[in-house]
Amino acid sequence: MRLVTWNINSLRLRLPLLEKLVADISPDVVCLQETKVPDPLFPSEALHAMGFAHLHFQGMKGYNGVAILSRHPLEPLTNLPVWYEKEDCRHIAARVHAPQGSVELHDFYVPAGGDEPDPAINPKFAHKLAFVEEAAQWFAQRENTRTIVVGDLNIAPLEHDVWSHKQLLKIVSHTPPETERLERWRQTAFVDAMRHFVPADEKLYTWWSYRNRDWKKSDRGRRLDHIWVTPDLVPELSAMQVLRDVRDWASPSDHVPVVMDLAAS
DNA sequence: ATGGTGGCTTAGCCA
Repeated sequence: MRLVTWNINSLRLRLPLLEKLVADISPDVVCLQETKVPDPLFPSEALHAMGFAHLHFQGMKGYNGVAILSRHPLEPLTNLPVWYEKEDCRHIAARVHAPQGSVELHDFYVPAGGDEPDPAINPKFAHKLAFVEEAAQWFAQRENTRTIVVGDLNIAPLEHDVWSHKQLLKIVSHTPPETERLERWRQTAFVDAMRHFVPADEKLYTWWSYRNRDWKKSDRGRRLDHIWVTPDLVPELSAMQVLRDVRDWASPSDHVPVVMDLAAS
């Protein structure tokens, strides 16, 4: 099974890019974040035409929004928590019935958290910290088997997940309160599947700001997008790619797709 | 220290 996670930053605007991605690497399942499309306007027909017979999505006007596109049948998970008492389309999940066995797939868009890393004066940062804590508590109190968590988690946890550890320690996405909470969430049940393939002392990014004339030259990236799997799936991990080239496509998202291949062990 | 760019709800948020 070939799985992709991608913060597409407007699904409707970047449908042609998704089409090219699908033509290039033919994924079986695609998890999107920041679709920015209300459900009645979701482009189901165009996605069916790309080969995704099974769609699960939750969007709203203007912001946020998550979607799972699949060639294999999806069984949506209902009764998911309402994080931080906000119905703001940041999490969906489904059981994916792949031929080599089913997996439970969670697609997250964690709040970015604003600029000021102080929960006392920045409600967005308070929201972000609480969201991650609630997610950790929820996964801690349930059975997690053959489960995958993906998405834009908006936190770069490791030193080499950012271009400069020292310079970003006080920058939202890499502050200790965030990275510690994210690690606690992951450790409830998961292995960092991207770092399964790339050693922790090698730089690895999935996002480069729009506010940089030449993203490639400055290469001031961060690893904000993640794929976690439960240990029972580790033997099935067969390959991982961060599709850096997509950052140079016409009208790109500021995030690039991450691809994970899982094979029956 | 500041401002840099992009998308949506076309003005001001949000990232």
